[in-house]
Amino acid sequence: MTAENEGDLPDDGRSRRAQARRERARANILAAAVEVFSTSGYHQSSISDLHQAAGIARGTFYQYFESKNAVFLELMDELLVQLRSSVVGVDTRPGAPPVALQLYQTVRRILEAASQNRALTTILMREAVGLDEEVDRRLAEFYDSLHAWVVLALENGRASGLVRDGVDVEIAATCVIGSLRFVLERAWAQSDGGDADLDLDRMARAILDVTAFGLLARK
Amino acid sequence: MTAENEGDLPDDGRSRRAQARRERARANILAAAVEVFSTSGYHQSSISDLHQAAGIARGTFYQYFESKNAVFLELMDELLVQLRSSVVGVDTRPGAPPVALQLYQTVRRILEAASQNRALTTILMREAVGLDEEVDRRLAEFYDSLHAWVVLALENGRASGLVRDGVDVEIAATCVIGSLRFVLERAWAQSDGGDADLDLDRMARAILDVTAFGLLARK
Amino acid sequence: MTAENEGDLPDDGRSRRAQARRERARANILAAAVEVFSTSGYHQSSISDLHQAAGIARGTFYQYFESKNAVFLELMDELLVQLRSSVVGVDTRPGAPPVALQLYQTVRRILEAASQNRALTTILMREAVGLDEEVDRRLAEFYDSLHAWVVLALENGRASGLVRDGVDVEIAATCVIGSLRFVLERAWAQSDGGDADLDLDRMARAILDVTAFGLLARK
Amino acid sequence: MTAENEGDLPDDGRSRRAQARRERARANILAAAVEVFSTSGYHQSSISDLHQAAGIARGTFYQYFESKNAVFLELMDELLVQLRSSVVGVDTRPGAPPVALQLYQTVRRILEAASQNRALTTILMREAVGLDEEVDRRLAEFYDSLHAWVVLALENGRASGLVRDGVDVEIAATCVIGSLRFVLERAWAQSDGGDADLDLDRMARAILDVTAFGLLARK
DNA sequence: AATGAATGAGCGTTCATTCAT
DNA sequence: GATGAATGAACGCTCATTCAT
Repeated sequence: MTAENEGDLPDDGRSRRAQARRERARANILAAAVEVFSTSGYHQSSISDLHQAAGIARGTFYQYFESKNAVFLELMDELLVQLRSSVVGVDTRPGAPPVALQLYQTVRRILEAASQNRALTTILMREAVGLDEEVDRRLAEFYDSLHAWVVLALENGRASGLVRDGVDVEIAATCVIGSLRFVLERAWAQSDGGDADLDLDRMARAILDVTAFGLLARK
Repeated sequence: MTAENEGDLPDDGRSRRAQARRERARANILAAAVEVFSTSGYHQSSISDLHQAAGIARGTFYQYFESKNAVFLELMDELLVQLRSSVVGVDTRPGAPPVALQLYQTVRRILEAASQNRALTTILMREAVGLDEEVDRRLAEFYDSLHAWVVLALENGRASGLVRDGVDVEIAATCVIGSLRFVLERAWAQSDGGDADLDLDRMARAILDVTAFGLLARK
Repeated sequence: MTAENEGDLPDDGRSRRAQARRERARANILAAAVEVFSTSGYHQSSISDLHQAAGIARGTFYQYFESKNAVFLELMDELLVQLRSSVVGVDTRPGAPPVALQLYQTVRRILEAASQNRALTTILMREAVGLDEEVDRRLAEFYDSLHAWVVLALENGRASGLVRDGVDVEIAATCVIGSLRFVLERAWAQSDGGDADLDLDRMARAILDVTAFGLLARK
Repeated sequence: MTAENEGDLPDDGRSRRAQARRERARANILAAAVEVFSTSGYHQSSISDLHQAAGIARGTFYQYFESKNAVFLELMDELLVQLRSSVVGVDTRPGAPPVALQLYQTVRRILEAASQNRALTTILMREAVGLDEEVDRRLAEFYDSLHAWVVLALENGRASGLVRDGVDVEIAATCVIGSLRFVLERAWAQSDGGDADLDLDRMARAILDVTAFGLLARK
């Protein structure tokens, strides 16, 4: 009854191309939105800013997203997926790399994922909260899952004797995440355009050093 | 200091009373604003909400503040002063309380000051960033001064042998503040109305424990 | 606590004047709206048309009415009140004017009330239906009350032997109202600017003549 | 008559099929439009609603109609043709059915034609006016021709002594049409799903009864 | 002939700000 | 000083219409 049934292969190709066009148009809007949000801030950006930045008409914007918020939600989801995928379990099997190295690599991967999406991550850390229930929910979910992962890692470490006794695991996990987050936030706030890789290495090492060994000297 | 001083003596008394009235009116608006901001969120609040909550006319609002932002700036300043005053130097003179206790008390004071201004602190942590250059500047200033204080404390500790060698002081200080901030944020996000004092004690202890001794077991 | 309590009589006068101003502003908008609606038709009129015709700013319009519909509702209510008040019961007490005269006067009053609000009545007859549930409800209410009044009059007439036997009172009442309405509608549609009073007299007489005596000759 | 006739013979068959397809497509849109208009009301219906209801693409709609109004105009024309065809002259030749019966049948046919197109007739009576000059013109034309027919019938009746003397024929004709119209309107407004045929019979009889014999008792 | 993505004028509405009273 | 009516820029959003495919 539809065109596909009457036509032949070319029709299929046509709709596939149409689909691809749609994807490109969406991606274009999303990319423009990152630019706009990170330049002017989420709250200062209007839908006019978005469609102009994307080089499309006002009405076209609404063919792809129903609101500024929907755009943000999608961007956020993309980022959260990337960040989440940076976090993998610690391999404790014999022959696996040393735990310290694995942890370094995980922290490093998170920092790198964030850095590669710096504009978006900045918005996420600075403006995402309180925008919208859905945004809040997903963000809380993300932090919760991150927190749960750290808690699990600490408990495993405790079981294997790696983590010391008497640690308040819940709060310790929060400290780790809060440290990571704030270190990144400050680094970017002051960013002097230095060697970013060196910075990431330094951050990762320092965060792990502090949280692993603490600040006090041993007698 | 103001125009009122240029009048003659009778005016002085009158202007002093006027000054006091002005202060009361401002305070009234500020108090109403905290209420409104914490109920509806900063971005969702309009000047209409503010003047209505304060029980004054729309135009009257503008006689005391030039914008919603100016109100927020003032509230923020009040809070930052309180938070800053919670932080005092460590007394290392002989006979002073143990350093660990002093640090606990400082952390505790910060948490208490924040808790006593929970509504405002929440807005500060969640919505304040990106509003306005002035807000951003003062907030950055606050974090910078806090950071500088911790750095100084760590360097002093290092000098007296209390803090271990090889710590990246800059980043360590950031971790301490980030931990504190995020612990508070999560605690409030999940707040189950439990015993707040116990919570503050637990938080303060745990944060200090983690940052002081680290997470790893000693051989 | 409010200004009225601190001030004296002038305050009262001030608020009374303010009240009067408000009333004048509303009336101004309503009058402009009648003009606009009757010129361009309800559906073709936008809020822009209304505020421009009233000579006020767009935002000012919203201080008095929440929508185009609200304006229309108010206009319609005014008109319906006038039309309703044209309809009074028949006085059957001894010494009262002849029933025929009373009926003539009632029909005449309705036609006059409609004529004096011709623009509005036209909109009411032509465009009011289906705009809005509230409008529909009130209009139906009006026709229902008019219908009920005619039914009652017919039943009374029946009881006193004035109205003949075997009349389907419900439908007869509908015919009377429908006749009146359509006569008016056509008269205005063709209005050639002739003597309006003569027209009203002719209409009233003819409607009553047809409905009273019917069209057929008696044997 | 159209471009298709300029092709060669094979084209003729092709164009005839094409013509038929076109007709079917138009009919499909018209049918869907009746549905949409009667469900949501004319003013609330958008071209989007129409093309979606017709199961065609947005652009396709414009290949058949240039606007929502054009669709309505066509629907209205169909209806007016049906209504007009319900009205036939009174056969006064010897041996013809009694005039009263003929009139009953005419009124009955009108009511039936309207009932069979209830959705459309409702829109015609309630929303058609003021949409568009063309619509208004044709509607006025229809009422004019109906009116002229009644006037003619009355004048014939007058000539044959059937209609009484002294009737204001113009207004009387308007009363008849207005009665018919308003009786239908109210019947549908209150329609309780009763026996529609009985209703039509009752309406036709009552309208004729009132207009023929009037409401007053004879001495 | 059919499609549906793109368009942008225009809508209703909000709200920070001004200013006469 | 307090008021709140007036303002109009700017917003989010809709939708009739066009046009490349």
